[in-house]
Amino acid sequence: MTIYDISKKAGVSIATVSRVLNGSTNVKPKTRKKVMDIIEQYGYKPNAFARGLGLNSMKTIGILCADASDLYLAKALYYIEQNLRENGYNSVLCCTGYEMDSRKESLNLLLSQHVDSVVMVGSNFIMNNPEDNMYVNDAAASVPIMLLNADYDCNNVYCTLCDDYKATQDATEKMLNAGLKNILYLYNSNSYSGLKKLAGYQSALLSHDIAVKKEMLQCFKGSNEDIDGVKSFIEKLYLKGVKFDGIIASDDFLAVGAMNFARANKIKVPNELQIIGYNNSILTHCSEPPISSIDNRLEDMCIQLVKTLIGTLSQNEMPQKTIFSGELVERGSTKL
Amino acid sequence: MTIYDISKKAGVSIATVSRVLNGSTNVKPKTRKKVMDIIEQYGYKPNAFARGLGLNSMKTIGILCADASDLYLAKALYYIEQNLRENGYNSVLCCTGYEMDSRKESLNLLLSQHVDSVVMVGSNFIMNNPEDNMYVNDAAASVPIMLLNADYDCNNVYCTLCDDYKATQDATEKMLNAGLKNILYLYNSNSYSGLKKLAGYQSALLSHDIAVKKEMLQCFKGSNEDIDGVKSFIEKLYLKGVKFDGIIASDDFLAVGAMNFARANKIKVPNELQIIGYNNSILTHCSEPPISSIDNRLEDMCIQLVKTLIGTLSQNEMPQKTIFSGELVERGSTKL
DNA sequence: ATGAAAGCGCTAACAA
DNA sequence: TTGTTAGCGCTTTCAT
Repeated sequence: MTIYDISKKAGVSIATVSRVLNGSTNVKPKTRKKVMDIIEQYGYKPNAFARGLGLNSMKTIGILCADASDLYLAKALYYIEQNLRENGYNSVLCCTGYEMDSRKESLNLLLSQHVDSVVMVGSNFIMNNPEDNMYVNDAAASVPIMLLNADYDCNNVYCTLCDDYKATQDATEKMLNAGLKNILYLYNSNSYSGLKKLAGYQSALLSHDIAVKKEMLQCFKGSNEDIDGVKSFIEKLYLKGVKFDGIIASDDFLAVGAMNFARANKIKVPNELQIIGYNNSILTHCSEPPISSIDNRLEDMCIQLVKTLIGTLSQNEMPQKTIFSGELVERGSTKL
Repeated sequence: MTIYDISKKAGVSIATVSRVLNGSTNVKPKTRKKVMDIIEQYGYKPNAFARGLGLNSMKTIGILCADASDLYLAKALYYIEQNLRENGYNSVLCCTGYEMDSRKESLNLLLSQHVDSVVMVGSNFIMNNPEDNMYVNDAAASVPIMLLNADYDCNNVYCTLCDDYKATQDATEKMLNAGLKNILYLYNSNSYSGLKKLAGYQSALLSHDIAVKKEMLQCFKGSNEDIDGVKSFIEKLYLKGVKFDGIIASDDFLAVGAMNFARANKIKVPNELQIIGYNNSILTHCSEPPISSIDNRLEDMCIQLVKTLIGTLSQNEMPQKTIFSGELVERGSTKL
């Protein structure tokens, strides 16, 4: 069923059908109705390729994301896809994994599909080495690039992020003000936002004149599903004699591992050990007590990102950077 | 940059360029190299629309899924997208939510995009009322439909699923054999697989000559993030005097709620209460003891689904139904 | 208000 | 081995 079939059946030209389809005003109401009826009757749907060919846009946004099964990224994906669709855009998903080459390849794939824009979900798309980020510049030359949770200065690149630095700094400060002396910083990623969080932690310590001890910065290298691994990781530190009365984790799953460690070693939370996670995910509700966590307002960020994207595609001047502030949600794992 | 530009610069016809692009053998190596060089030099990428127009396929699969932020569905999405891309297909994601109308609308949207096939992820796309499923039949008239975790008889519809009936039956039997008398079945969905699980539970009871009591079948109506809600839900039953020494939950988050309930009420797990979840997700590792859970081999299912899909698209005759068997992963929440 | 026709970039059948 | 050309289904001028 094509526009030709419809035009024949309705006894008009294809141009008229096209006008009806695209809501042009220059159609006699009677003609419009006649065409509409035929369209409905045959359930005709215009061919998106042909339309795309002419307009050179298929109203499609490419979404790049390292791992759609990650709790946090999956949520982001969900919000973004919803918002895009409400604005009449489709989403092509591309999970890249965490390797550089795969990221570039996926990006090229999306660009060759003539997506109208690419959204990169997650801080891991921006590295520390400027050279490694040139692929973003290249892509931005052809379509607007939207970054969620990453900060990158480049023309045609728009960033929506949470001030992880400040959020972590605040949380650390609260722990210090509550009298904690040895706060362990537990992280698992050297991504941009990972480093920001770390910096926030360090800044809080320094402003309280506390030296940052190396043994208090611990990077867990395992997978983000391996809660048992996290537990043994902390246990090893503990047995080695590292003392800590507070833990700030860069992700909730690390915090859960910390909770499990505490329980296994009969360390009372929050009396002997206070724990703060990050992302405020469902994992915070699985332990007893429930885990305090930093909420970085993912949904708000996603909504804003799509707004900026739609604005940009409509040729409006949009802000290159939108920064939200995170917020500590206090639960039973802390006493601040 | 189009195929015409390339052909001019290379001094050949567009047909030759097209042949090089599509790896046709009928090109002199020298010519091929000449064309390739120009292509590389100018970074030319063929226009996917134009290609799609001609072939009426854009090598794109539509993925329908109620909620990409659901732990289980997100994982499925991840596996499927990966496998599809390895086979040269792109994935257009469409999160439908749990409402019927939205499902149909999303499906139509995908079909109008001329996707080569639609994958429906999750049992909630098939309802009990046959009329409600006609939209699947309609869609199957134009492209092959792949169902993950659902069973539906229709031409051009291919199902990949886990035998939830048997898995739940086995788990229930194990509990009965371990001497449990009052096993609560906790669920939250009347989807196809939800009902299968329920039936498996009932069958196990019956084969042990135990009547199925209505109060032992409890449906939690809240969101799948609301672990606290689950806890209070069970607590209410408990306070009402409902006695149970085992719980089979149709999803891990329900099992976590049950664990939290038990801890709050000083009920010892597994000595006084044994708990089994479903999906074997990361949530099983968050509690102490860790939660036994039924693993329905999601990754295997997804791999198989994509295999069947690719086979079907290549005009091979493929099985309409592939059934895996689930398996109980025993952890500390049971003593079987 | 409507129709005719050009063109979007590519593939594939047919010719040479 | 290579070139020519007719579509693919739609949008959009330009006539009428």
